[in-house]
Amino acid sequence: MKRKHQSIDAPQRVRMIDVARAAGVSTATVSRVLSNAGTVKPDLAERVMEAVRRTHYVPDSTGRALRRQRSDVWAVIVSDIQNPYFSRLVASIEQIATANGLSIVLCNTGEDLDRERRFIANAISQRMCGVILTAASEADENVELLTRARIATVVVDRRVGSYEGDSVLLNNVLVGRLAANHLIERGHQRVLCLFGPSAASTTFDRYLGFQAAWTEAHRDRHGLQLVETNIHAGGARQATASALARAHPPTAIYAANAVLSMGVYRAVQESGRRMPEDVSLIGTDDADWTTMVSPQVTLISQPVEEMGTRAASILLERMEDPDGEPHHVVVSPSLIERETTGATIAP
Amino acid sequence: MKRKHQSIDAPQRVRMIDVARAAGVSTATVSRVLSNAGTVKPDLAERVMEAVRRTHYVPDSTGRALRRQRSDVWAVIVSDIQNPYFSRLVASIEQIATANGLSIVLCNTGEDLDRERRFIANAISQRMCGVILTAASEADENVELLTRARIATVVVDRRVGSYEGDSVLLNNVLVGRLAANHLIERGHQRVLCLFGPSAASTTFDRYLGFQAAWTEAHRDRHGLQLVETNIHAGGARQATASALARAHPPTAIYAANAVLSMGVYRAVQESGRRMPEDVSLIGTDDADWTTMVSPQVTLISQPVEEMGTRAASILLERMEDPDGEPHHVVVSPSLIERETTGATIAP
DNA sequence: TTGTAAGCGTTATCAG
DNA sequence: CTGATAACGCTTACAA
Repeated sequence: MKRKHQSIDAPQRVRMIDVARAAGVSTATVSRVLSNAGTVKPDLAERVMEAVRRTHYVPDSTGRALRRQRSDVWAVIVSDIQNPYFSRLVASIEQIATANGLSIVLCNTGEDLDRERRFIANAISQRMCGVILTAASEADENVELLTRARIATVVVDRRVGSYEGDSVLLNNVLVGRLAANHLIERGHQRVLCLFGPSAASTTFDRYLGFQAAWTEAHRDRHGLQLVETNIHAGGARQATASALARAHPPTAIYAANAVLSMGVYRAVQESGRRMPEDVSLIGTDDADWTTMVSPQVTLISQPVEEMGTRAASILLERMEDPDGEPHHVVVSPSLIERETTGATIAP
Repeated sequence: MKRKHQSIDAPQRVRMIDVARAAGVSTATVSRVLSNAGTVKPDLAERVMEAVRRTHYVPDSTGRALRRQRSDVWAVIVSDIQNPYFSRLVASIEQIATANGLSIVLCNTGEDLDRERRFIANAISQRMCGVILTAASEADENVELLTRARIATVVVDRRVGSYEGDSVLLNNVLVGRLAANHLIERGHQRVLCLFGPSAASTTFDRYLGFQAAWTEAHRDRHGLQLVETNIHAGGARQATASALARAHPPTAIYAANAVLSMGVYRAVQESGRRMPEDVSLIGTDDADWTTMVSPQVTLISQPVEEMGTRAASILLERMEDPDGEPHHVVVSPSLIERETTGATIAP
């Protein structure tokens, strides 16, 4: 019996030593062949490859990871995998990871800082070679852990406090500006703006951008009603309903995230108002429903796949060169004009 | 210098031996404390825990995985993470995995058998402790690999050839029956049925169920127009448009999967027909758009979260007891009646 | 160019 | 109940 502590019936796995024996070489040679060291004579290398095939050898990543002090795995930490934005992000990252022989472990924080911390501890414990993080808050203590552990990291979607490493962010100020300008151009004077919880940097920047554009256009700031609601569509629905019921209802509504957009659309439909004749709507983020409904939703769209792809590419680079200059990519949103906003309204 | 092959500036990680020294015990004792072996005297254990805290020790999973011959990771293999059905499935599995101290690596096959095989090889290579698989085809060669490697496996959503292990499936015959009976009860005689590629067991069973119910109700089989389209919504759109343009158009349409449902809905809207007055529609799978549109879509719904939860629980069990009786869970779909099907039509 | 052998950090056997 | 120690499978410095 060659190996101890092995139960009798468990089929023994083929190890590198078995391949080595089958090929009549040492494990060092097998290892060199498999990792393309290129320092092995062609005929020997071929003999090894032949033995690999004959024995159905599958390298054991756990041994490899221990020896190399890192495993070929990325952690992708997002706040809600069910949000289409994040599933598209994850899908685009996964594609690049897989193409480079890496696996990704999916971590769903649900915006919970404590879960985030545990996922990061886990990434460190498993000696993962990279992390892509959409942080649950601006607090930087969690991402600090990664920096200290010297794990290649790219922050995506949300800014993190004093973090200075690689990041791929959306120009969220521009998101707000695009929305504001579109409505301003069409003559709107009374606008309801709905934002999500302001903990996220995305929310705050959109708010900033909208307000800046409004002010620059010399619009009366009293015409702007800014509401911060919770992340559920219900809040937006209610806020919209009560705003529409007032004496001087808004002529346009801006919903600063995907969930809010659904709530607002529903509320407007329920109120019996027509879009865009009675009230205009600008939403945020592509989603199936925005083109299935009638009228289709005018919205601000993010280049999600691009963000995922850029983040993954940067992470690959960073793994090669841990101490290079950090990349700070900022991508731009775009306005997709459809049917919930229309012609210029009377002043 | 205690450790070789270590670059000068890389901060040394705290190992178990460091904790052991800090607590004045052996690594064996530290290990026992951390794995709750319970065979350590309380005061000693407390001393160890104190040392763990003081040194900020984080166990190294790679060493652990090598020694234990398995890592605390599940692979979840799905065909399309962007499909809400799968993101919900993954989310529910992830929840249970995380609660049990396990990570999940996400594998996106895009229905590609070769990618599936590579993901499975990777699961074996990484000595993952479990796999949840929504197979890309009925062919069983890939899942065979898992069985041979003695990795706990649960097959979800689609049947796999001769596989006899644990599975969590939807009663897809019932899916077809529910749809058919709903339409039959309302007096429909001419129905257009759209199915996806028949490679998937889900498609075929739905087809079987629909047809069985139709026959049992003694409906003329010529009233049934069965069309198999590709997975893209475009195909469904076209098939619907041409069917509606005929002399005797169908009075109802059944779309057997989520993508098809979108295509059909669009095509009906474009044709100017009203639902349900001119034509009824039964779709498949919950999705945001189905309740955002007007009229809202009557559809067959799957208990996705239940499927994920059951699969994960079974996998946990199987890890404990590799040779127990396989579980074969079959969950039932339900009809959600909304607005695209209506009152009985004249015969 | 190839082989030898020393670890990587952990767990589990065995002896005390 | 605790400690010493031998693996786990792989990579790589060093020797030949």
